[in-house]
Amino acid sequence: MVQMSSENAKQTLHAAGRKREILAAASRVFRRKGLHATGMRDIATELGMHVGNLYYYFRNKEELLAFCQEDALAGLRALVEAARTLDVGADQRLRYLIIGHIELLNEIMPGSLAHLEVEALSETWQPKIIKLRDDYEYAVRRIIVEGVETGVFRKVDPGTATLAILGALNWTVKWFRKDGEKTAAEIGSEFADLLVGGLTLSSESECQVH
Amino acid sequence: MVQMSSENAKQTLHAAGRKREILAAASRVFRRKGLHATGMRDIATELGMHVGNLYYYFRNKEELLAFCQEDALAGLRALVEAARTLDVGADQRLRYLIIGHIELLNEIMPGSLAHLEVEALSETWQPKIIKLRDDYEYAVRRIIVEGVETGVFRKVDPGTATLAILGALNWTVKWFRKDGEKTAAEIGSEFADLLVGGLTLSSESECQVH
DNA sequence: ATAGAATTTGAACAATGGTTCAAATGTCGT
DNA sequence: ACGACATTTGAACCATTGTTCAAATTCTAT
Repeated sequence: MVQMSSENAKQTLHAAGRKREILAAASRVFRRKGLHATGMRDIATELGMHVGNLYYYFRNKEELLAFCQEDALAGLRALVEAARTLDVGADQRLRYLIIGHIELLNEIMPGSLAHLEVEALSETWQPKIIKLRDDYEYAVRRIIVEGVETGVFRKVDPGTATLAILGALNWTVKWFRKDGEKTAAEIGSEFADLLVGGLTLSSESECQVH
Repeated sequence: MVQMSSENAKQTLHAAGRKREILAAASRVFRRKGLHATGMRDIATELGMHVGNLYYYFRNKEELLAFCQEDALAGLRALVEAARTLDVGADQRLRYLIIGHIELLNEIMPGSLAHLEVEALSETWQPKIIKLRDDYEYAVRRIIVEGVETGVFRKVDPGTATLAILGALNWTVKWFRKDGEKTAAEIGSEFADLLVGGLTLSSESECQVH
């Protein structure tokens, strides 16, 4: 209670590392078996530990889930931040984001698919996670708005476009396979061709409609 | 056991109607509370009946789920069939499909979001549902292939393009609201602008819209 | 009206899965 | 080596949930 300088810092560090291990393992099982099909016992087995021990690190299953989602969203947030600081046009910025998003979800942080299951959280965590998700969505939308304002993109509704793009990206976790014939970067590149291409007014006028 | 001409036909009809009611109610609750959060009791309550009664119509929860997914996929199948018989180019055909897909999932058969949860099914049903889903995917892909061959679309990988498009479409069930500011058709139209536009090698005219 | 079938009820069973906790074990500084 | 604290164990508890079934009720045809 008094000695909290170097000793407890070390412990906390160790515990924090262990927490990450657990989160990683949990994510792995989530991806393999599906979110609700995975029990606490499955996660424990994946780590070679006993069920009760998980509760030393997390209050309950929901907190475990929430941390998974928080992690994934933090990664996406960092990505979109990196995209915004690039010294390129909105189209290149969006392309960078698309590829990065797919890589992050499928290769770098596999299992972070948990972030699609916001409904699985109760009132305690949902607001916080939804806030993070909305922040990310908003950051993506700003890129599109920028593109429209600078005349790189057509005059689309940024909100709808954002949701269309993010839908395509998030859906990859449903079918992407590590041993598939294409890497995440390759898929990302093709997605970017399609989605950025759909936004770009390639030569001259197009799709004014309405 | 012998009298099965008109009497039993009537009964079967009634039972079949009841089955549909149950499926509709189940879909409704699935959409409201999430798939795994809904119990048999919730579905029964939604109908004002008792739990055990559900088992008079369905063997178990899984069969209920499987029928939901089968229904949704049958609707999509009919849609893509209609799209293929249209006497228009691949771009208009795809546009028609995109709008119809979003309308079907969000307005005509709300709750059919269950069709995104194939993992929730066991070995008994998964193969059958996956077959139907793959059939639909393949039909969509054929439209894209047609577009590429007729020179309406760029030379894209049809498989990847199909998954990108369907991902965007399916994801709508996560955010579409009936009381939102846009109808499903409007959203579909904007999606079509974006997605068909991304495929089209735009030289000049495009987007006839309906 | 009555038999026979279809449908609904009500309550219970069994298994799963999240959770708790006291005791055992390990770790680290002194 | 000792004591304090962190970590792990093992087993149990308890609520939820899918499921079953015999009895009660409703419906339909004769």
